[in-house]
Amino acid sequence: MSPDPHPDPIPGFRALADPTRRAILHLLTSESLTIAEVSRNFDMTRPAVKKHLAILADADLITVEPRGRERLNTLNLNGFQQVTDWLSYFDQFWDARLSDLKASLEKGSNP
Amino acid sequence: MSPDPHPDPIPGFRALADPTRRAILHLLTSESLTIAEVSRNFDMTRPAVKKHLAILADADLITVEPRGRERLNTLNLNGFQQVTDWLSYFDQFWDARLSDLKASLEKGSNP
DNA sequence: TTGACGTGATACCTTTTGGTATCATATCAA
DNA sequence: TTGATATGATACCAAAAGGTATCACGTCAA
Repeated sequence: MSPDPHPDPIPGFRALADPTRRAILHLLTSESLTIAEVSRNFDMTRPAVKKHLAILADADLITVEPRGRERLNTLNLNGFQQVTDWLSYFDQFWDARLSDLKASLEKGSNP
Repeated sequence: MSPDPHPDPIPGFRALADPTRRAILHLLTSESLTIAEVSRNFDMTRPAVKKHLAILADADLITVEPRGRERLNTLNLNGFQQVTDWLSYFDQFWDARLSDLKASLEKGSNP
């Protein structure tokens, strides 16, 4: 019984792949919102929004805190760390590219 | 005939959502590779890898340059820009969180 | 206690995604 | 020229993703 032999080690990327979920994260920067409140901002049903929130929570991009009969969804920056860490590996190649550009300019050739 | 009324303005996120594609990008940091060469690094068929490369190219994460009968795939940092730009918006909230933590520590409460 | 409301949880549907198999085409080398 | 090789292009398939409809449950307020 092993239905998921190779889960993505960085679930944040899949969570960020959907424009709706990115919009939700933007929404939650100004304030924490309940599921119903988030839903009012989008042209889709509440269950659909709840699914998006579940994926964001799984990726540690938000936290969900029970609040009476409501559930308050709050931006969680922890999930961003893995994503930015993976991306930061490529920073060195940016530097390399700038060096190449600089060398090209000095050499007089057209980059 | 408008089959795609709302394309994702940041295709890079969807491209990065797949672990195989992220691995391909890592591969291409050391050197440019042909489709066949990239394929040898993964346990899947060449057409499958080619699809991944097409998605990466659409997202401007790689460039493809014909080279005789081969096609040389090269890392393209331009596609990373949109992604990191979107993510950078959240930097300010990271700072805010650090401020909150600092305030909590000074106040003596447990964060 | 009784409703109304916010949410949890299914079941179901359609489209997209990730993958294979297969064949056609172009190019390089002997 | 001939054959091997690198790729293009399709057709096809199973699973996942994104969405809806629906109903049950817990909680708040009158």
